[in-house]
Amino acid sequence: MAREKDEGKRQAILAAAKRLFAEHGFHGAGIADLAGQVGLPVGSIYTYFDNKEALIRCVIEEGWDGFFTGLTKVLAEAPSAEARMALIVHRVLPGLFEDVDLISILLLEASRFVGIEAKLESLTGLVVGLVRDLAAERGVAMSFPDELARAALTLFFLGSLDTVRLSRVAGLGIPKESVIAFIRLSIENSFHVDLDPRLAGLPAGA
Amino acid sequence: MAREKDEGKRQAILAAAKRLFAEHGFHGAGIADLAGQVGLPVGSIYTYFDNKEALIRCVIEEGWDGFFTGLTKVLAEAPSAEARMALIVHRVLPGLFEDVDLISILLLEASRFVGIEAKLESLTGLVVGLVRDLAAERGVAMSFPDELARAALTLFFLGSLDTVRLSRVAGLGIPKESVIAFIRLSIENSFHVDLDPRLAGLPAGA
Amino acid sequence: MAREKDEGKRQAILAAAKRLFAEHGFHGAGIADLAGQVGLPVGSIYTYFDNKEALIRCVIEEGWDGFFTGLTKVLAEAPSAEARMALIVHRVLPGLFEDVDLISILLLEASRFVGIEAKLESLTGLVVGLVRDLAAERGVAMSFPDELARAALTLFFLGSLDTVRLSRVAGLGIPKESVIAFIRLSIENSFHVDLDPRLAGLPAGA
Amino acid sequence: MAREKDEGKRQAILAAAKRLFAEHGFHGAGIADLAGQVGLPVGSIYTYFDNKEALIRCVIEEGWDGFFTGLTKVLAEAPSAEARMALIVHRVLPGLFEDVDLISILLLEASRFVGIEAKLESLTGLVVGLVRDLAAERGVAMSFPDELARAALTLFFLGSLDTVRLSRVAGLGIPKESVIAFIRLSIENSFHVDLDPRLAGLPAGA
DNA sequence: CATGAATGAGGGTTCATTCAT
DNA sequence: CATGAATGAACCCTCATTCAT
Repeated sequence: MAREKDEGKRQAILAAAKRLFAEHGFHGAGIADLAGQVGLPVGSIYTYFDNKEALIRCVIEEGWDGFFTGLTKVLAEAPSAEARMALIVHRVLPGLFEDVDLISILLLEASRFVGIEAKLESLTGLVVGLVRDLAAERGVAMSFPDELARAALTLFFLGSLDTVRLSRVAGLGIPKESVIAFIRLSIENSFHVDLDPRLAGLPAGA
Repeated sequence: MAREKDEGKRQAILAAAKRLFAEHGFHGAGIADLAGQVGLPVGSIYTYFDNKEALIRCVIEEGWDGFFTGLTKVLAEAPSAEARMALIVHRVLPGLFEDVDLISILLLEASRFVGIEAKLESLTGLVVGLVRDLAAERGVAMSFPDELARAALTLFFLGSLDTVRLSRVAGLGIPKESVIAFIRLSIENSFHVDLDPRLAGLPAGA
Repeated sequence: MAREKDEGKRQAILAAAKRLFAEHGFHGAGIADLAGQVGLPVGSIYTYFDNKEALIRCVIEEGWDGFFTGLTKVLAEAPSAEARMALIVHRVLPGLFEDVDLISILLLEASRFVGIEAKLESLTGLVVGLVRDLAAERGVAMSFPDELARAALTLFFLGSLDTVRLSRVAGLGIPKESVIAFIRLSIENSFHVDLDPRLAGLPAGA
Repeated sequence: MAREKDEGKRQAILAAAKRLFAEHGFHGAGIADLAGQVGLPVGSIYTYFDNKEALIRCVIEEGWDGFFTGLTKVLAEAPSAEARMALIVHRVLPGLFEDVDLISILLLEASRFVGIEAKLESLTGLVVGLVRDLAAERGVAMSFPDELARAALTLFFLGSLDTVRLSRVAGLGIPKESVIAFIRLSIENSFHVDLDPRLAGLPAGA
């Protein structure tokens, strides 16, 4: 047998590509640079990916899938809407906010290469459901029509991502924690709920 | 008169550049394309701008200035914080949301070419002041520390821009009006105020 | 037996190579494509052939040998010059004209990779001899000097091949049968002979 | 005004391209080589031609047009079919046979890049007409159907080109003069005519 | 000052061949 | 011996910028 396609190399390429695409954008990132960073000859990139576009598409898809499956897994394991929301606020979002490279690519490049709207729709669909569950659970009337709820969720999602992104890349002095805190507060006020970190299995002060 | 004609060309270049940068991004937009669209020889572009980067910087600066001076002008002419907020919701934001090219450039390119954080800070500074005025005017306690308020405003600003942008370029089915409506509602709920369009000098149903 | 199987692979490679070289030319045909078509790993190609050039050289040599030995065999079995000529016109040429892939390679690639002139010379030598035999047999004076005869034969050979080739690849509307008919007519007129198909062991109307 | 597109450069590029395409084939000839030979930077090639394919197409079209308009011009100026045929044999074909690069490209590359069959058809159409005129003029019956005449002419045309080409590139020892002589002889025998060089305005011994 | 051809480094991609497995 | 990933020079082409005209 010849050498087999090395999943490790594939992952290394994807990781380097994510960093470079995030930093320089799709056009600004070069295949030669990428290969150099992974310590591979240029041609090898094309052993693992058909072309530059396929590469960024893969970065986007795998990045999104990682986030989304993490989210659905988290949601499945929580007993109540309240706990699910707490997990989002204390686990899912902080995790996502850690990955500024992914955020940059999702915000700056994704819409040019994949159908980002389908992804956003499935996300807002999921969260709208959660919000309705939470409202029912807390006995709060959901006065919003769905359309407004989706606008609100999209605005919060994209806005928090962009805030986190610019905080790092542009030196905006807004810590991730403030963004999380504001989101938490908004939910707590809207649904008269206390999203205590302990609901997410974290120590009280998180 | 000669001066006049030159300024016209400069503006034509800027207008075309804005469109192209918005559509294709900085790297994707070519100087030759640009010159072609304006009906000018390539060399002439360099009579008005030192290079491509100076050109996009100018697009960004003038775009932002247009928005920001419009905003300050609007704020100056209103008698109360309530009216100022109404103007933002019913005039300033809708106007900005109309200009998706500008939005795209601000979100996708600005941070690479200009100090976007200073701009955002002066904007949030302005609006935080307005919010405090409004809270005082309405007798509402502003429990938020400034840091959280700035995070909140940045999130709302960037989130609404990104939502509007993706609604157009990615076919996300969220109308500008829903975004505006959600922002309005959020403010009204937070400050127990009614941002009637008539406060912004518009007919009631706007 | 093992040897048998190997020879089968070698032939399969040669067959696929002939098709590909004919269709795309030497540079346009890729080793990976070739391997794919034969269902062999790329490395195996190099087990049977040193490199791409050796491969096309082999295609050319075997193709030519197939034609040439077929020709000599046919000529050996005929009793008279007239019959030999009839066999060429009614069996050898039609057979060759069927193999447009071989024709394409001979015309388009052969001169770059093998000494095509030696092949053509041995062919024209053979046929010049046949022509002289035929002239003697028919009592016709061969006024041509050998040099002219060789030019004539080369022109007819290459011209008929190219006509047949272009008829297929460029949609030139000239059927093989017309080419054969013209060649037959030219010989019949020159040597006052009737190249009846039956002389070649074929039914009268062929 | 800036420098204007220099027709001299364009011609120099075409000339070098013709040489290179003839020698190495389309794929074997490189743009960098070409540019080097003309003494131009690579990019300048693309000032004059859209891409490599456009370049070879232009070589083919201009080469063919040069030959074909030369042919029609020559035909127009001759008083009789006999003289026209003499001009073809003594002027047009020798001129064409001089340009082995053009011949190589027409034979080896043309069918991949332009509709060579249309060109051949217009050529054979022209010559079939001439042949009929000559037959009428000489009182010779044209027993051939048109289809056979076209096959014959195509065979002669392509065959003579290929013979001349291989004489040079493969060292086949057949001088152009022999090819011409055979063509002349074929015509003279078929139409009982004497294609004396003086009919083409040349000295008797040509 | 206006013009657009000139420039050439750098872009993404291919592919014959090798050789670790 | 079989395999197919590895290799990297070479391919065609683009494009921001300059500068001769």
